[in-house]
Amino acid sequence: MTETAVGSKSEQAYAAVKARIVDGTYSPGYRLVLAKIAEDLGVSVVPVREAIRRLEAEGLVKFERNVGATVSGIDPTEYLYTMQTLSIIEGAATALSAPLIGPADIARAREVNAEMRDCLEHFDPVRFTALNQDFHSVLFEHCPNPHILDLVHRGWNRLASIRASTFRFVPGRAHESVDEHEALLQLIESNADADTIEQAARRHRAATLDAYLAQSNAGSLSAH
Amino acid sequence: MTETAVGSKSEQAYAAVKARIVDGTYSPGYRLVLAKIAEDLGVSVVPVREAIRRLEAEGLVKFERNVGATVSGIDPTEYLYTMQTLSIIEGAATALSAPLIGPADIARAREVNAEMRDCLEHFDPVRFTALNQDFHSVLFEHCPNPHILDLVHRGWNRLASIRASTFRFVPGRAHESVDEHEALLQLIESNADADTIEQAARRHRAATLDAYLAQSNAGSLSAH
DNA sequence: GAGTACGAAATCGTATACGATAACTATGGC
DNA sequence: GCCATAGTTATCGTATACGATTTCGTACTC
Repeated sequence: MTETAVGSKSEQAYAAVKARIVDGTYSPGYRLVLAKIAEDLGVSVVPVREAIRRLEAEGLVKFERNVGATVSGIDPTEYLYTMQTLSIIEGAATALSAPLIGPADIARAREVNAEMRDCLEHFDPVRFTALNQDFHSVLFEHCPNPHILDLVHRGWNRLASIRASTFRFVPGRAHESVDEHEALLQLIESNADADTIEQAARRHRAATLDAYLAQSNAGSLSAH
Repeated sequence: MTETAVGSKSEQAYAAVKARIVDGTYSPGYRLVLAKIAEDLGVSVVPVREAIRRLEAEGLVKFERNVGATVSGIDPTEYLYTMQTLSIIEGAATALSAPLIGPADIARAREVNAEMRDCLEHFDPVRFTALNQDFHSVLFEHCPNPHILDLVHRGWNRLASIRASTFRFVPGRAHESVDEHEALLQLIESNADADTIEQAARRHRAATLDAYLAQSNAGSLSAH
């Protein structure tokens, strides 16, 4: 998974800025000054500008004319939008992948899920989150539609960016989550029909959103 | 709907190239030469490059290092991917919009649908397609989640680009389509539950895809 | 005649430079 | 002391220039 080929400086800048947004180095609201980033990366501003505009099209960055770029997603509403969208996309991606998921994949997912349970016992939310991504990656990586897969990845990136700054771990929800993971695996193993799997996967994420809403009282999607 | 503000030259280039792709001036496979486009638009290559990279992130353009950009979507498989993705996004968008659609919207949609019937009698597939977009726009424009709405628009753009070059009108499917439109409106009017509306909207597009597949024998999504 | 090597042309990729715009700061009036 | 205004600074936006890479055409060899 290591990106050996550096590619053009434009792509280098794209990858670098994206990575910094996803890992939280640049938090939501962070002001992205072109000249500064260019200097940091040892390139000129042109490729950086290009990279930022690409990230804007992916939703990770907000761009304002003659003002500059900021990392998007600082607004709790954005989180709701992202989670809702991801719930839909993920549900579909999981359902489409299901027929292509083999016993080896299931075993790997169970392994990851077991590690997640360990994280709950030793209270390691950071690792838990990382493993959670691994778990779902196993489910998604066989998705036959690359467009949908791409949308899932974008959603995860936005989520990672938001979480890196406003992370809140809800232990109760986390326990539910690993149980739902196992239920999902059993549905897939038993060749359940696509709709059932889709609904289960969708509710899995929607429940996380609900837990967040219940905790933060951040408002609801319908009241806007 | 006229874009009065020209904005920066970068955005001008973005809008111009996008429009040309969507309306078919630049068909799928068309080679986008930066210098040529820059000259056409009376700007330098830098903003054009930026615009192209943004369009790439939206999926309208394919970019290859040191080679150049081409309009994407020439492959029938791409059409399948796009339709499948759109079916999912549209279904969700329609379901989310439904509670916010008022009698005036319904009336407007019925008006458009009536015109679509006229187009079938006088065999005007081009206008039929344009009205079809209008019809669905009425259903989508109230979608409370801007991310989802954005994905719908992107899907329609890609579709328009593909259709502009490989359009095939299937009269039988078109008749079904207007009937399904009316059925959709009735579901919305009767405050049907979200799942029902979502499934109906999704099947509406999926049926169009099936009709295409049946006619062209272009293969299936599962065989890849 | 087919394949290969070389050279020319086209095109991309990025640095630099400079004008344009917005944000900030300080000064003066009330 | 507060607001308005002018000047300054920081940053963006784009044109131009030039090096790097690919592609295409041509000549040469087998």
